[in-house]
Amino acid sequence: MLSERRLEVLRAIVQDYVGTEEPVGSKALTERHNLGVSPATVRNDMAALEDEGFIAQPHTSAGRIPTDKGYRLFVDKLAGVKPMTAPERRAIQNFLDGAVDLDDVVARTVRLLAQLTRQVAVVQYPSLTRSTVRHVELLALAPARVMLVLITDTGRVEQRVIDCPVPFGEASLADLRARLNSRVAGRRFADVPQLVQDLPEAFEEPEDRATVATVLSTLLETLVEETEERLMIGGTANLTRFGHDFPLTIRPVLEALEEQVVLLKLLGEAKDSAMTVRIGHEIAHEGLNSTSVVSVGYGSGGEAVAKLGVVGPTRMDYPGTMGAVRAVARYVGQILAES
Amino acid sequence: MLSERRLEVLRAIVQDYVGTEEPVGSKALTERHNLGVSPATVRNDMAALEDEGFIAQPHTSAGRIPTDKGYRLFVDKLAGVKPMTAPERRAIQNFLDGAVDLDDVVARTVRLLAQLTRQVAVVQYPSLTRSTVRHVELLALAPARVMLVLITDTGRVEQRVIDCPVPFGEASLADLRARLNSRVAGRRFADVPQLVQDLPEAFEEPEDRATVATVLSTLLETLVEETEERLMIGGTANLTRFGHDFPLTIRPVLEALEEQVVLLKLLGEAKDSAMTVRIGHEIAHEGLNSTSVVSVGYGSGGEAVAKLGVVGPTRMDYPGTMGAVRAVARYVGQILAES
DNA sequence: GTCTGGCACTCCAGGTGTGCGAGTGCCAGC
DNA sequence: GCTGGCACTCGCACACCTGGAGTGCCAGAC
Repeated sequence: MLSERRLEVLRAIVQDYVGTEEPVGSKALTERHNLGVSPATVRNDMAALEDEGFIAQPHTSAGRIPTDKGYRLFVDKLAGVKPMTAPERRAIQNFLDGAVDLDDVVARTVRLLAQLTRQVAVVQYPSLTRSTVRHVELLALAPARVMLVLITDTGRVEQRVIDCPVPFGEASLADLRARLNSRVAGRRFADVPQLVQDLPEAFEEPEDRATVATVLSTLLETLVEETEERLMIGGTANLTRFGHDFPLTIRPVLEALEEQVVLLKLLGEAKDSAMTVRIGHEIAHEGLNSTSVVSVGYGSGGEAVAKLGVVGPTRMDYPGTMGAVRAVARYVGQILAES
Repeated sequence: MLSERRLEVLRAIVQDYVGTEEPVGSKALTERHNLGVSPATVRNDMAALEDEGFIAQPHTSAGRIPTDKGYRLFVDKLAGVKPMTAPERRAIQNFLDGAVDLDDVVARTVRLLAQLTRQVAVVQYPSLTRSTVRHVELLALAPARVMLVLITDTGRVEQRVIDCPVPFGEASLADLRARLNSRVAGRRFADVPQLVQDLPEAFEEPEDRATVATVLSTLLETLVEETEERLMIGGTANLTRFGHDFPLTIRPVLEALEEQVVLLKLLGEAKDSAMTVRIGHEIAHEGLNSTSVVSVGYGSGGEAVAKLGVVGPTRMDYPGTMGAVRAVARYVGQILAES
């Protein structure tokens, strides 16, 4: 078990290292924080912390830097979430309030988050499976060509063009549209498949039945395809603040960011709407081994419809970052609820 | 006037420098290209080229590198566009053919272009102003709440929620929908404003007129707002291949890329659908002073609806890049025409 | 007039060497 | 259990040096 003071030393090391980006030594520590003990004592504590794996020294005669395990302890036990100041909160709200549609909300959120945290921001679009259907529209583009438009309660819109096996009358189309909407409007996307299962049987003409089946299968396909979520990324220029060693450091991170699948998986793993911090090697993907990811769910109601967060160096200001992420998520949720 | 051989020397310098990323000297030049003259002669030619400002030496005792002006001459007079090979063309087509909707087409195009050129790819979404209206849909979300959905011939969809001053009957809504579509379907977005100008007068009830006016003003607003085009960027990881000096080099480029406005302006300046190359300082934006931008318009018919291109170091393989950009634009055009 | 070989000069890149300073671990004493 | 002292380690920055690539210029050949 670590004594109270040793934890205090660890906290001081993390704070100093995050601030200066340089290994911190015993003397500098006692000068910047009044721990009430001498450097020699701190050295003993540091040796103990190193034995336990919370800190490490890059080379024999250098100061210490926190390990992933050290950051983990810091985040879990030693640091809180730093709340945003009132002016910051106002700025967030003002900035997000100007958004005109969903794309714009997401784009603004990314910019905002990148600016607040000075790191790379990631925002997932509201997922279809957790949203509810606002409306399904069918448009006749040509006698045997229909456009399917899906509109969600979060403002997301998906559309597909369908080639029908045989021409489909305007009346039948209107009929199908009405039936579809009465069944699925207001329901969750996840429930749609079973709700429309028996729709073709409601039509008498065999040709119509075939067409209806085609339309439905496209609808279901869309649901499945779009379950692969989309996301928007911004603030990559902040990566250049990392360290001065880069191309090596920055390269794999940029690559990982382009592989959106990796990020989506990462976001998906996190517990539903809870704030989650993944540190360094806790992240399975190799390119992100020297980064940390702070994420949280956001949504219009109590439930999360998607996640957002930031990617930064393990050496980041965790309390501040967590505060910004939480605040932004909260306001985005409000905006979505209003629209 | 530069003699034929001197131009040949410039071409050789550009090619070697692009290949090796190192200043090229007179001896190496004569060894790699059989110019039929000795290094001493080449030195004289190089001195002349330097006097004219086509090449420069980084330090006194180093080889020469092309200047922006040198690349310009190379692109305009000395190099053609390198056509894609048949397998490459097939790969492009296969890759793009799998796209399910407009977002997907754009996303795939970005990936493809980044991969082919190993540089940063930029694809502009088809612009609204140059597209034609496929359909306008109005949905009653609530008695006094209407959703407006705009669908273009390029597959792009825009939607807005409108709060009406007074409740609007389903019959009036259907009426408006029909009138709107009969006027604007198949027309260019740019022409919409004047086409709908007198629509409110077609309605008798004063309340309806007010509502119609509200809907129309939202419609026109959408057109204006969306004239600010959107674009998608990819392949930023390729920036790390630039040189080994970076953070300094890469930083401003990443920042410029996030400022989409800059890129949009740049793309907008280029002549309509023609292939355009901007080199180094020809680009007004400071962050992009050491990059070149190759862009071209693409579209479903003969006319360009938007642009796409790549951003890379001035030291890039121009013929190859231009070939890839042109080929991709061509196939994207085809895909859009089919959908 | 144009090209060529020779020559002296310049200057960067990379390797080596050294001194300084920060930091450590350990130990004896309070 | 804390402290001050001390010897030790080691990376970093700086200076220095040398090799090599490249240049400009000039006199001579074609």
